[in-house]
Formats: sequence, C-alpha cells, structure tokens
Amino acid sequence: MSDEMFRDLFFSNPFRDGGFGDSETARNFGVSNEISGTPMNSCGSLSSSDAGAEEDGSGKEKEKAMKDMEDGGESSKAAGKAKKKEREPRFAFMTKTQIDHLEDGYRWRKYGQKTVKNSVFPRSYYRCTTPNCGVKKRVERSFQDPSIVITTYEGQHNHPIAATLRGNLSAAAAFPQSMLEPMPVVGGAGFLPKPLSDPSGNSQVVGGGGGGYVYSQSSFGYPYNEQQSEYEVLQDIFPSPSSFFNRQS
DNA sequence: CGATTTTGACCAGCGC
DNA sequence: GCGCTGGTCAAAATCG
Repeated sequence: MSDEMFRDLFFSNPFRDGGFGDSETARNFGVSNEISGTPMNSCGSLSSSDAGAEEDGSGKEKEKAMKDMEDGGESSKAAGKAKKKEREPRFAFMTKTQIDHLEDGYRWRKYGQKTVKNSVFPRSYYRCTTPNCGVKKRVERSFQDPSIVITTYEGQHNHPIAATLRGNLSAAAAFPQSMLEPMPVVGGAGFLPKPLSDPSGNSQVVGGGGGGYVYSQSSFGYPYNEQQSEYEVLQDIFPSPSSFFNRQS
C-alpha cells in the first residue's frame, strides 16, 4: 500500500513540477535520485525500497497507473462504499527519533494498528479528535532503520491548532495556521512536527514535505553503518529542524 | 466518568 | 473467484 501512497505523493510533489526547481533543496533531491541509480524511473523503486516494501517486487511492476484519485467525495466511510475512496492531500516525512508519536500541536486519537508487510514494526492509525476534522495520520517505523519514524498526514485541518498540548504549548506556537494551507516553504512544506515529547532533543527530522512526500532516498540506498554520510546530506537539505520551523512566520 | 488505547473482526481493493 | 493486504470499526480495557 505504501507503494501507491508514496508514488502518489511523489508524483504530486512540488519538485516534480518545478515547484522549487531552482532551490537548493530541489537540487539535492535530484542528486539523491541519481545516487539510487534510478533517475526518474525511481518512482517505483524509490517508494518501495523505502517503507520496507521491496525485494518481493523482483518481478512485479506494480504499475497501477495511479488510479483515478481525483474525487470530491465526502467522508470516506459513509459514502465511501460506492465510490473509489477519495484521495485527501497527503504528505509524509521521516523523523529520526526514539518516540513513535510526535507531537504536532493537534490532538490525535488512535483508531487502529496493523502490522504491515515487509516491516516488523506495526503501523498506527490516528485521527484528529477535533469534530468535523477528518485529518488522519499514519505512523510507522522504517524497518531498515528503526530509529526513523515515517509519519504520513492525510487531509488538512479545518481548525486552529488545539493548544491543549499536554503541558507543551510551545508546540502550538511552532505550528501557526500554516497547517491550513500549503506553504511555499522549502519543499513546499507547510509544517513539520516537532518531537516535543522528546525532551532530550535527540530526534531529528530527516525529511519533510508538504503536498508531497519528501525524504532522502540515499538514506535507504546505503548500508546501515553509513547513515552518517546520510546525515551530512540531510543536514545540507535541512540545516536544522528548528531553522526549518522558523521559516514559517 | 469521559477520553483514549487496544485489539480482533470486518470490509474493500488488487493481483493472480 | 480467491486470497492477501491495508484501512477502519467497535467493543472492551485502560488511563487520568
């Protein structure tokens, strides 16, 4: 599933339509793709090799022409039966952190957990607890690097951040209304969650995106023990999470 | 006691 | 058509 999802995001991501084609970030990502050895075609391998789905696709093309994701349906559940399940805008990012659930200023309620194929770690499903806000998010760990958490948001909040963050209002300050609409920040990212619940600060955003899936392909193309170099690249892309946040005014 | 998490069941989409 | 997999539901359990 993640395959489709990532491909989805990839195709819709900013740097493909030149959203920030002249930005340094874009160049960096371009390089990343080349590193993988599969330039543009890497869409498939790129997505599959990431979240864990991989190898088994030795012969599979899985080229399902990204179905008709254009649909203006309503709640996926009620009427979702008749139609093909609407596609909410999604964006995912990876965070290097020990904790699974990153605080992003909103309140989430877990409504499911499933073990996914090609990953020893279960995927958790969360839904925004605010009434009339159907934003969902998935949280899963990279099976290649357990220290990396892949978070995927689906939909957009139609309400301000719930400042009810358990004793951590700073989070609300970190996420203004940027969440409500795509922001032309680097990578088009509207926001990035801050691992607030990790006081030690030993977490690091390794990839982020808005309106698209953003991450460093190189992080999966190299042996585990080489992730140091990965960081260098990543830090080149994202000097620091905090500076990233500061971009939002 | 209300909100949230846990967990097995159910359902839908897709490949074979 | 069948089986696999991902996503969601909903009842029970747990937490604050």
